[in-house]
Amino acid sequence: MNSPPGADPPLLVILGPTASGKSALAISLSQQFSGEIVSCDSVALYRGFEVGTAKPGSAERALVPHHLLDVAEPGESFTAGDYSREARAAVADIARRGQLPIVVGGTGLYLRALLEGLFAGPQRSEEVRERLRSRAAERGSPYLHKILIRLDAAAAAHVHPNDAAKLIRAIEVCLTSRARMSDLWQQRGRDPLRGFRILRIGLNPPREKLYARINMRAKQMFDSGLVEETRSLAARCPTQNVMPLESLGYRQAMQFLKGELTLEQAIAAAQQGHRNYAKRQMTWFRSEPDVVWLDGFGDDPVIARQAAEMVVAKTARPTAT
RNA sequence: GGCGCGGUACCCAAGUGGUAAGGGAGAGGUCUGCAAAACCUUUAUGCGCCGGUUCGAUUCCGGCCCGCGCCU
Repeated sequence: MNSPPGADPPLLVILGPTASGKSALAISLSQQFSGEIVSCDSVALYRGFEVGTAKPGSAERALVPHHLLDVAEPGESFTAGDYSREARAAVADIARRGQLPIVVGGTGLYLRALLEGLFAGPQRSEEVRERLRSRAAERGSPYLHKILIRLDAAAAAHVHPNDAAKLIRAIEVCLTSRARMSDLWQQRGRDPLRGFRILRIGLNPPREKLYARINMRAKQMFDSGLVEETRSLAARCPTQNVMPLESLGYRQAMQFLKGELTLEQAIAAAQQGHRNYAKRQMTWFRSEPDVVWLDGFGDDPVIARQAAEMVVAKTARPTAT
């Protein structure tokens, strides 16, 4: 039976670039509307990655319950699919208890995986990937593109010959499912999250101010022990290929530890990386549907009040006369 | 004051007597399970200034200005 849209519980999504004040806004709204926070951050979900991710500390977590933080070990692989499943479970659980789920999103793909769902294709196959990776190393990624054209010309048209990562995934899907990826896509599509009234609030501070804040914050991370944190994480997982150690800040701290960069250079590189990342996040989020954009920082009281008004408008249950 | 080297886009930088590589930044974009990743597009009628030689000069010549180094 079709329940009227008003019957669905609300789901609040706060999205925006790094350092735009998403967390602060989320906490403020959580307190006003008895919410619980579901983090949507591909690095903060790893245990031990604290200062480099600006992860909410014990004070924040005492104020408001947080989910999807510290759910994976650094050496573990955790994908968008894993995120989608766990985040959906968390959101459903929060709503079931009558609380307001608040998704705080910086990782565009993960947010899409949660809300729109992923392509229902096969999961990763490390064997296939390993083979393709070495093939790409020998003959260049355009060679993979030629393989994909043979397997699935329609899919190949969507991927640039230099984009090894996406070529590998497309070929992997074709090989492990023994079908054309484009056909599978046509048949199955995505599996969107249902049963919620979703309100998306986007934070879009002025670019110059955002960059200034990013510079300050990236520097502060180094001042607050990012290098030490990186050193101990690297020691704890001696195996190579620890994905999150490749991420912003940690990568540069590693380069400093290996003597490839001076501390000053590492800080400058981290700042640069965060600025570039913020820009990419904005281009991703611009195409996110139905976002109500607020042109400021989430910790600005004016912005916080506007956001709160929106939540009130959206979550007000239609009165049954 | 003399000698030497250098002055190319926001930054670094290659280069040629025939109409300005590359990298970074900035901006825009792609993204269907590695996404804080990966990939793509784009940016100098202009080469310190003024003259000269030449069909043609950023490139050769002269002068000037600026920077760096050395000498007196």
